[in-house]
Amino acid sequence: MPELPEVETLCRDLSQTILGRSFLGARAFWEKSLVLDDCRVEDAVGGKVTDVMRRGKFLSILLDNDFVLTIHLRMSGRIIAEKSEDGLDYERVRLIFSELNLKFCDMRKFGRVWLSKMNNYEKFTGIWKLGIEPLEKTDYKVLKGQKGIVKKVLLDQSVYAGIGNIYADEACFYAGIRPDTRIETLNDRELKRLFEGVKKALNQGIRNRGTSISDFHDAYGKSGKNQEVLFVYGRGKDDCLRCGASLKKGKLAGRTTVWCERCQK
DNA sequence: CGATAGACCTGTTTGC
DNA sequence: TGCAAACAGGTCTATC
Repeated sequence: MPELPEVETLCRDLSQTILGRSFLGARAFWEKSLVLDDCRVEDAVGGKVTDVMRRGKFLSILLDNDFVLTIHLRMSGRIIAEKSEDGLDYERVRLIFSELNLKFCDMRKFGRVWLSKMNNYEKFTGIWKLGIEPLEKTDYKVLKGQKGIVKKVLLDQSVYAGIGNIYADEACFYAGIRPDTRIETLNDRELKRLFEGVKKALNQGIRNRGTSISDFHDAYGKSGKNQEVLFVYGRGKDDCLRCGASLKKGKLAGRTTVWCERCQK
């Protein structure tokens, strides 16, 4: 579910709803889902939320007592923010704030919630390894000097942070570039096109409040709309919406990949 | 170095 | 119909 646009949607929702609230505690219903950086949950209790920020696919909640809660949803993670005390299906961790519960639900248990001190959270969570934010002041030149097929480079979080399988395929389609092209064979104009494709795919995802394939929800439990405007992802057996040719499906960089051989050269 | 398989998990879809 | 294999938005580690 969660790539940059989905996490950004969540980040904006949470900023609206938890800024200023006090952190009152946490409960882990699945041990591994909550990871403590040499501290106890009680150490962080009492801190007020000063900021909610996204980096790549990570979401961090900053407290004014020097602690940070960081969340990565991996494949099936969700966050639901609500006052209710009721448990939810697959709820793995509950973060309790004044007048609000953040329920981290994660069927497949790959996701994580980390608690650490401000000065170590990037190292503790792995955020330090991330590359550039593709939507911030930057340009296509980051792609110069990269090696390997385009799909692999786009999925590499240490190049651009936040692109996943859906938006990588959509970006290649918008750019008119085959995802199995070796990136070192692309000229500057093509690299620029690829980068513009990445931005277009991600910005559209954000505008649509995320892609809800089997069930992405924002913090209030509502679905996004981006699945309605995908050109290639998940359409391996269908025809190209632009030219009508049958789409091609294959495995690249270990992930199912779909593209149009006529529209993408 | 790179590409691939296996782990981590559970649920749903596909194919024989 | 039924059951097993394949697959799912991610990422880390081991192996060849």
